[in-house]
Amino acid sequence: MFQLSKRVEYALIAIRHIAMQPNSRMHTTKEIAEKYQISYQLLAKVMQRMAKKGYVVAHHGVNGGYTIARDANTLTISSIIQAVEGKPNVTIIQCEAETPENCIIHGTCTIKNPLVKLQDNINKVFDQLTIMEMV
Amino acid sequence: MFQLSKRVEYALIAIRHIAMQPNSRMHTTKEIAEKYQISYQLLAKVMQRMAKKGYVVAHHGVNGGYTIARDANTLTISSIIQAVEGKPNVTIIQCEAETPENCIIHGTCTIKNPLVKLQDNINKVFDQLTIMEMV
DNA sequence: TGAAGTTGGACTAAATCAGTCGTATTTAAT
DNA sequence: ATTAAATACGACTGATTTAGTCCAACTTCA
Repeated sequence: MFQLSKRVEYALIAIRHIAMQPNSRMHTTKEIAEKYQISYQLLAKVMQRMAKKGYVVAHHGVNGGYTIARDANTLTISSIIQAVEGKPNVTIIQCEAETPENCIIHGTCTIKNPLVKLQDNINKVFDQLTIMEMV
Repeated sequence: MFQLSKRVEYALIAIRHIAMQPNSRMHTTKEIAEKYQISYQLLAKVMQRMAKKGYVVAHHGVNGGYTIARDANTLTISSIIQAVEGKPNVTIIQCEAETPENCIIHGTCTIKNPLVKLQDNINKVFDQLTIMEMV
């Protein structure tokens, strides 16, 4: 519970790796997967999602790979999670993740308000840590 | 991802319910389950775990039920999660939850240090919110 | 003795997650 | 043109986790 998924871990490892190297150097999925001994296929998907969000730029074909697309200062852990998980945010409570009506105890729920505050505080934590601070 | 389990939700609802009522009033699992329309069996297990941790006191037999055992000010969300999940804490990174050697990328992992800091900040958030603040 | 409680282990079904496979597409080098 | 190296992406499998159920015990009061 409350553990980062492998997808997010791999995304952080990869984007940190790319962000650390001198500008515009190209990095392939294969290179990163081998260096950190992680699943090539899974990392490939993760990279695709980050490319789709515009956090990295994909260069197809021979000598292709990925380069970083944005200032590492503007890339937060929040953004990465959102990109690879596809969900709007880190949502600790069901009724905020989906529509309130989907929550089985909607109507009798007495803990929503305090948990929304908790949620806000957690969001802050994830919004504050940038990739820049990880290199 | 990063959603509270139903166990934790039910625990919070129940302990808040108990904490709200005048002192020493007894509350049965059945009463709480019916009031909030949640699974009796699941709530029963959750209550057992909280009783084992000493957060509530179980009174067996007829006219039994649970009473609160501690000042609601000293009961944090952290404690509740720990009680019902059985894990030492909210651990976002695998290598902190288990032994580092269990992590497949232990040795090549470059994101551990920043994530440990993230972990600390999250812990603070969960340690700060008490049941008292929920009533 | 029976009813109303808690205790707790075993089990099932559904959902999520990690990882794999196969195929298509793009592009640079030859 | 062809080939090799790279990304893109949907479908699938197996393992794990989670929610919830079932059932049999134990405890206590009236």
